[in-house]
Amino acid sequence: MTARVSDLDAHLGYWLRFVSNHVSQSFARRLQDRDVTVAEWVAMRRLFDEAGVAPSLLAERIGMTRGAITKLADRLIDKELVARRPDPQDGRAQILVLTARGRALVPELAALADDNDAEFFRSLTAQERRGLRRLLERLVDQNELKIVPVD
Amino acid sequence: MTARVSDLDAHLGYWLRFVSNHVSQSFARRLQDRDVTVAEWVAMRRLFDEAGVAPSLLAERIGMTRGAITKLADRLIDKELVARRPDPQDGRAQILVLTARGRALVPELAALADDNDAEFFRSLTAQERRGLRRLLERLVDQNELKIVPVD
DNA sequence: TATTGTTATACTCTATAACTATA
DNA sequence: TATAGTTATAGAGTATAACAATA
Repeated sequence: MTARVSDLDAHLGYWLRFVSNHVSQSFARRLQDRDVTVAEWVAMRRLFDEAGVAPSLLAERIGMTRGAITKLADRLIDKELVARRPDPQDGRAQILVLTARGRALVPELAALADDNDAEFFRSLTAQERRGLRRLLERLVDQNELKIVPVD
Repeated sequence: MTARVSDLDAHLGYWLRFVSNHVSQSFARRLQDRDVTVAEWVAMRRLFDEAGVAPSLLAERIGMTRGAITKLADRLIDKELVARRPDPQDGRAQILVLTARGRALVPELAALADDNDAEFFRSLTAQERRGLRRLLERLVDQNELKIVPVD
């Protein structure tokens, strides 16, 4: 009876993290030309669908804390991709909206996301890609993964 | 012809990142009780197999820059889990080794990694787990993913 | 009192590059 | 001159908590 100490690569979590980090880093490099980070892309894509989102709601949607959203929004405002407006109905509240420049940029960034995904997963068949997606979605469901910024 | 702007969840990279982040965060929480981060665990697990590794080699093995390894080693040394020794053969070189405490801790951390993986992927059948692993390994091979710290 | 958003602090990780000491 | 390692700086992300303004 030897005490077994499992290898790093014995865990699915290890492989998932390894592959995921490479996909994200590859995407981040593509976004770098447009001076946008992955987190900024996610926020912008959300604001593209739903114009005028409160920072606290955006935080909930993309799983960041409110403090983190403030910093992220500050950066996007510096780049003139997003604007902050007072909420007419609630004196405490703010509303985040894409600027014209920001809105025009989203389709370009979406194309970069498409390219990145297509290139990275090109070696899988359509069936394998569907299978992988279903598996990941099941893991999300069955582990009850929620986007919950602890705040 | 409408210009299609793909959704965030249209990409496999999105799901991979979402699931991977949850697995890693869950593991990080388990490690927190032992005051160890995921990156620290990876370094310690490497040093467990291969006693006396040069920082530059460790950097290569786990995909961090040399500067990052120095900082990580500093933290582990503060916690008395790792020691730094001069290389007798090369006056410039250093060697990193686990302390007795560090060595004793590795099997406990490995057990936490096992638990985390088992819990997270419990809803998959053994066959699905094998399939997922094979798919991830194929993506690593076919995208020629290497552990390369740009330095 | 509770909520909205900001601000501040601190820590991890990453990246880049300058620096030292040895080779 | 090249290499090993450290050090410094900066940016991004996370977490926590305090705070002002408003509800």
